[in-house]
Amino acid sequence: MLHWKSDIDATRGTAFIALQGLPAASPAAHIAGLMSSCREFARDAEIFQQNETVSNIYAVVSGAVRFTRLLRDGRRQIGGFYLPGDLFGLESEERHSFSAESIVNSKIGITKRSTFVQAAMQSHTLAHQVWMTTASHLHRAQGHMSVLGRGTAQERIATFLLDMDARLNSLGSIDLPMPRRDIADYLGLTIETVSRVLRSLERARIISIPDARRITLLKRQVLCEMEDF
Amino acid sequence: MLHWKSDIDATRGTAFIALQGLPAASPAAHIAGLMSSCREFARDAEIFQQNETVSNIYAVVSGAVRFTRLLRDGRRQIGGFYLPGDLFGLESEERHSFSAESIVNSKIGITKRSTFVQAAMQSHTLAHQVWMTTASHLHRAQGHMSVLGRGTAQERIATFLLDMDARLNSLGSIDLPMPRRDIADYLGLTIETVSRVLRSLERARIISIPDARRITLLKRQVLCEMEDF
DNA sequence: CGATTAATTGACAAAACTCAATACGAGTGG
DNA sequence: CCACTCGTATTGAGTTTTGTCAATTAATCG
Repeated sequence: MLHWKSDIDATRGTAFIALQGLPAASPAAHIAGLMSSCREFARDAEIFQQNETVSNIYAVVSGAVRFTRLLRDGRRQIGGFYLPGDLFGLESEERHSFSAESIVNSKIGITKRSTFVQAAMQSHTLAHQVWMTTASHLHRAQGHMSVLGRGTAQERIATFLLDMDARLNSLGSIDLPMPRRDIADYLGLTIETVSRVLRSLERARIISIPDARRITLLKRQVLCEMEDF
Repeated sequence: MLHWKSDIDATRGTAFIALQGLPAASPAAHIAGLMSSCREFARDAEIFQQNETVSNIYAVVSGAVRFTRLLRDGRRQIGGFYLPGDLFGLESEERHSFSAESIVNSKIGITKRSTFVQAAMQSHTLAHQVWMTTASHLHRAQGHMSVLGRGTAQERIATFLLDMDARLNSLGSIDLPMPRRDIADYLGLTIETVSRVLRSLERARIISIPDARRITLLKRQVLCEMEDF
């Protein structure tokens, strides 16, 4: 079993080759041919920063990325997580409004934005996929808005666990790449509340937490019923 | 002064003509030539419904639209408001995940999705604008996520007022098209909290509320400092 | 003008936050 | 292999904010 903390892999190569491992259905796979380079980012390394000029498009090959915004008083909101197969950094604005940071050691495919735009001018298919990618990010953001605006702590955690399970293909045994602090900042809660809700779900035998980073879904159905949409 | 409650206008015509009144800089203006028809929707009328098949693209000519999602237990989350010049309904999914409802009597330009997709295949400029529109919706959604996840009631209200003032070009004298219930469901608060925060801002002489639907910004600077990003 | 809906206000309850203490776990050096 | 340390997570006690419920006032519509 591959663990986040040990996923440093000496293998290198072009992003194209690296991206072959991506799920075939993901937009990233179609766009893979354009990825000109592949870099490794260490745990907590910055991929791009809030306010920085948008100049590249990225694809997660392995690892995990958090998309964060720092507020004036030091509070932090995480806009989302990017997992293997996900594209990110594809913004229409001149500057990034969020930072992207590698949560664990990650391999990230990179293409120049200009190359991308050029290619999209040539290919309707690619242009359509660019739009689809942005639209799916929008769809995800809208779903998250509902969770943040109208969910109790328990509903937020339930939604988060089900989402992670689905996206990591973990079949009920989730190996979380991120610490509690990230989960809290993503769900608009404190780490204490995250911890308490997880423990209460464990006591109710709905999940089990053999290790802080590993969560097993014992009664998925109950979690689904907690989701509010 | 035009009021939301009295903006019923007997004038009809093609959307193209109607859309001439839009701000020239808005994407809607560029896309205006495609709008094949223009319909009026009464207060609270449904433009499209959650789960309905996506079949049209819409542009607000006059009035205001709320973008809402109904949750299982009857709670409601408003994803955003569309104001004159805004495009909406441009989704990549097969079905709408939110409903769109006219808040006041509104004129809405409508184009078939298929017509739109065809035209975007012919024109890179149009395709680019479609992407830009979705990207700007994403940008707005991400901003709203920060507000919902990390803002106090006061910060949420301050952000809302400044946003509405800017988008309605009201220069500090905002004529809100929506009732408190909509503001509450947009900000993830209750109507009572919205009411209390507004009154406390009024008592602090930061705003004045001559009428529930009209809010004047007395000290914009103070509101800006309340925003968290 | 009366009926109906929308908004405000108050008293109280509940959910989540804060602060502080404790426990756990991975990595380090003896 | 065992302490030791440091960062992360958990747990507890008490506070704060916001939500709930109920009553009142204000606005809108016929």
